[in-house]
Amino acid sequence: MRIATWNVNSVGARLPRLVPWLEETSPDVVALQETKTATFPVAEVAGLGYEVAHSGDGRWNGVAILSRVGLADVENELAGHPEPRLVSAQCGPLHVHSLYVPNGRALGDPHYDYKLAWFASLSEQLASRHTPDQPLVLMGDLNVALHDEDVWDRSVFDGSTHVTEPERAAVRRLLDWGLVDVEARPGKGDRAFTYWDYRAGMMHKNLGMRIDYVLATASVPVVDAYVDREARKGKGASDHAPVVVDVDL
DNA sequence: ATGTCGGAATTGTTCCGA
Repeated sequence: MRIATWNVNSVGARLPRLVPWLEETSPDVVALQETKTATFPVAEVAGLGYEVAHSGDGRWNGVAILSRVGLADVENELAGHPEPRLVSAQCGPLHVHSLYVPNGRALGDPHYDYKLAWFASLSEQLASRHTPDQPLVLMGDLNVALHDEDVWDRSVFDGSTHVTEPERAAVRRLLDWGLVDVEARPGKGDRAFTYWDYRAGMMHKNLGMRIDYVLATASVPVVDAYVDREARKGKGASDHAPVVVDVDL
């Protein structure tokens, strides 16, 4: 079974890249983030055999799960947080969450506190509804670089979000509950970045960040994991690359 | 590093968010 996560930065704008990518990569389950629409283009992926669970209300945020191995028990609520940033479903043998964690914007910005509160609510809801002995994955854009090596130059991030101890502790709380950080094979150099800013030739210089994750319980046997850098290249690319994971379920 | 995107309203340019 092949699963993947991809922040597409608008599913409408990304359809000319998403559809061929689905055909070539052939994932069974895909978690998408930043769909940026209220109406997911269901018909365009239904032809490839995918059912869709989508939570989106307009120009910002929006998350989806595409599955061709079944889609049941869809939920999209996170207590106290109305923005569409979480959708979960049972996809065949695997329970799947697609997450788009708030960016945080800047230290001292109310959005940073909102980010930490959102993480806390996620941990609480996860623990209240699931147990770590079930096959379950959290996939998505966590907007946190868990280790200093997950950004191209840690010194650039002094005083910035994504690398602070509270943000990293929020991710470790998820891991401590019973999830493994499925680190992808490096695609270039020795680091598996998943995001490169559109500006300043960051992709070309490989100045990226690892902020998109697949977190899996121990009962999800991982066979392989890679970052699809090709999807980040060329005309009409998202600023994030997909993470693709093969599991033996 | 701040060189680009994407969406929408204040439209054929400006703004916000990332």
